Amino acid sequence: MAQAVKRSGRSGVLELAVLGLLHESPMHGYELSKRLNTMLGAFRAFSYGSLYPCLKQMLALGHVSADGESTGSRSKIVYRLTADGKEHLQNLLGEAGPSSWEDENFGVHFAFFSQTDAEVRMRILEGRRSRLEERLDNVKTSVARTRERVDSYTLELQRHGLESVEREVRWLTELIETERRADTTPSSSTNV
Amino acid sequence: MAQAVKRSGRSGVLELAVLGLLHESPMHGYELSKRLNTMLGAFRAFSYGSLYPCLKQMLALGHVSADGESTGSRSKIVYRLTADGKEHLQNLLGEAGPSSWEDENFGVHFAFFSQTDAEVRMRILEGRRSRLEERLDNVKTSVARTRERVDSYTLELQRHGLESVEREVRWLTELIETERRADTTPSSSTNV
DNA sequence: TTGCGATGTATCGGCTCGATACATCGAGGA
DNA sequence: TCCTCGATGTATCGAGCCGATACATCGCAA
Repeated sequence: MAQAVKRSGRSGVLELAVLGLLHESPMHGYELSKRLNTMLGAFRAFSYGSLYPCLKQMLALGHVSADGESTGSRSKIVYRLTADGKEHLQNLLGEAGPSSWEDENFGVHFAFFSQTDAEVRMRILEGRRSRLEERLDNVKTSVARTRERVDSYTLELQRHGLESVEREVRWLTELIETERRADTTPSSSTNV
Repeated sequence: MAQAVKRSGRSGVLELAVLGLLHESPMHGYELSKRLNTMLGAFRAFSYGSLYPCLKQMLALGHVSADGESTGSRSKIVYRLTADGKEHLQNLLGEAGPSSWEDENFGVHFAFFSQTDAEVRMRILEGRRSRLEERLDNVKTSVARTRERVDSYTLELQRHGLESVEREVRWLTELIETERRADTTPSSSTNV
């Protein structure tokens, strides 16, 4: 049902990331790449093998326009957000479904939270947290079922893994608390 | 140079993981999948879309053999390690190059540390740590360069990301210390 | 001046995921 | 008793993304 909107070319979160960055200012691919990977830091990295095809596709879709700006004889292609692209960005920013909770996607959505509605932020944060808690449960029960004869390295790996996830859950909980406080605070109704 | 040994079919760490598990006892795909994802816990998960093609390829290469064991009329395929597979496993366990330090691979190598030489363990742990410290440096400097106008969410994301990586570095350091102590300890030369 | 590292665009092979399909089995409820 | 539902079990396909690689220019330092 809902026939799942076949995505034709490359896309995913990269699309959101590029559109979100271009919303701030026009850029060429190389700078886009650096800004992206600085922004997401240790969370995730995109390679040129993803970025350039993505730009190409978005150009074809009319979400960005390309200005060839040649400094000297050096070829540079500056990408700029179009009106269509801006609209598409708004749609992507509004998405708060399960895909935005996945490991690979969550970081990107989070990175653009300042451009997102408080309601959407909350849904994504809580969705992410449930996702992690669910995973925690699964791993814990399956680990408990096979407690016998597991060597110390495997055990240590499981322990560290669980601790990492628990740590992220705590982080999310703090963020959610902060959001809630900011939401119900009497101060004002303006943006973050 | 060294002409890079073109890998024909699917492989990677999954191969190591499957071989390593089959070394303990014969199993069919479904159980392999569950054991794998329990073992690696929150670190990483493999899907059937990777597992079954991998088994197929390893069967073709003669690293495993398949016994069709039908309980009732239910189809089950029990995979068993062959002599060739055992040899290949030893090669894979001995690998301690950069690929074993990557995010996706490290967990699997670690999970089978009890079947690995102390020397190899040490190289992988230290390699992983350098890898993370290198990433830490990169992110820190590039973040420092663009300190101006970064919204609070991006900042928080970067902070959390750095903290996670630093935490893993500390974990690795403890493990390395433990290994070193076990190595130079006068008690015995037996396993961990 | 030579060479290296950063800037810049681009592609290709290959791995892996997520969704999906199909089939059987055991258990619990109507 | 039948029927549905969840676990077990094998398998494939489309699509996204990475890593390596290639090529070219620029500026700086030895």
